[in-house]
Amino acid sequence: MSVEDGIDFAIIELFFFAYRDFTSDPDQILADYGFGRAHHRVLHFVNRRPGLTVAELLDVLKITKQSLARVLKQLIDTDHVVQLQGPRDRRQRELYPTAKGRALALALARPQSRRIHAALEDAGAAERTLVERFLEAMVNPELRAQIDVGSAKMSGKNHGEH
Amino acid sequence: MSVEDGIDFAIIELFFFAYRDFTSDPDQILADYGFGRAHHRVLHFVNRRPGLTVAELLDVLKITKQSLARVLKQLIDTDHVVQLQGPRDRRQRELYPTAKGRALALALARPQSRRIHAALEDAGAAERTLVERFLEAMVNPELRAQIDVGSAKMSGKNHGEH
DNA sequence: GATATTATGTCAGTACTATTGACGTAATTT
DNA sequence: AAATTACGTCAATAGTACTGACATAATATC
Repeated sequence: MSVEDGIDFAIIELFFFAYRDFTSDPDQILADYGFGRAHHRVLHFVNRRPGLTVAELLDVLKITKQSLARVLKQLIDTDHVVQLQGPRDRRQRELYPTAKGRALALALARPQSRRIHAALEDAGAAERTLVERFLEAMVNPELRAQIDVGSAKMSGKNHGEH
Repeated sequence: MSVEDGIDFAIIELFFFAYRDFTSDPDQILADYGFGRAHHRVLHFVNRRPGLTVAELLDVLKITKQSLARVLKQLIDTDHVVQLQGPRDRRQRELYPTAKGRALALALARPQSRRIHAALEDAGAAERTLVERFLEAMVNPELRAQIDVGSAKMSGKNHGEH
């Protein structure tokens, strides 16, 4: 079972290797744009939750406003993301991907998706669900609310919170 | 299914959240030592594969010699890791954890292991195997050799390659 | 034995991602 | 009117990573 001292080193290590290679695919694409992983994360969530505010984005990414600033500015300057004044609260800036931003987000997600499909190749729907449950259970319980991802909550094209 | 444009955004995002929280536990402990995630990774692999050489470590971590230098030096200076001259090739430096290093490695792994166990709480052995297979399949095929982790190859306390 | 090559260490310079703290502005709430 | 909120920005710093260059000792090769 490879458990020494009651510690599950096997999955700890597998998780490290899996994530290392999972992020290596988009990293290569990002390099062509002069972007880094931070840009990817921001673009991903803006694409996935169009209209989310700066504060919401900070909460999801668990970084500070100052860390986000440079990255977001670059994405805006390169026309991947646009800011719109919040309709209810004009202090808020709602973030939306441009067509260019959506295209890049898609290009970055494609190799990752391919890798996932390959890993689940001869797995059935039940096994897929199991992997999803495992990953979700690895997230801090109080933060699972952030994952509306593919749950019943969200059936249309838009997310729930604006 | 939450698949837009044929892209599996659900698992992509879950993987991000899961890894973010998975690394957050040891991060807090590391802060007390003035260490970062890089120290954790080095200490983990030195602990797991005692006697591995600097070159092997660089290959596993996929970083450069210069990046490793500072981190490894700090771990040696703080008596968490020792270097021994290679017995066959005296140019090589074999890396071993000290008792102090093993204790820290264990302390860092404990919350991660707890998180994994909790996530697999009501899963049987078959489901556990499935998760392991999925994570392993996410790793680049040519790099799977690095994972001796818990496979049949390694049954004793030592690793295979020295 | 002279000459590669290898394993490691180190120096200098740079980049990216992140941090904390402080301050400013506009909009909303009390 | 005053406090709070949402956001932006400036300055300073840290951790992790990079490339390139050079040095040393040990091993391998011709």
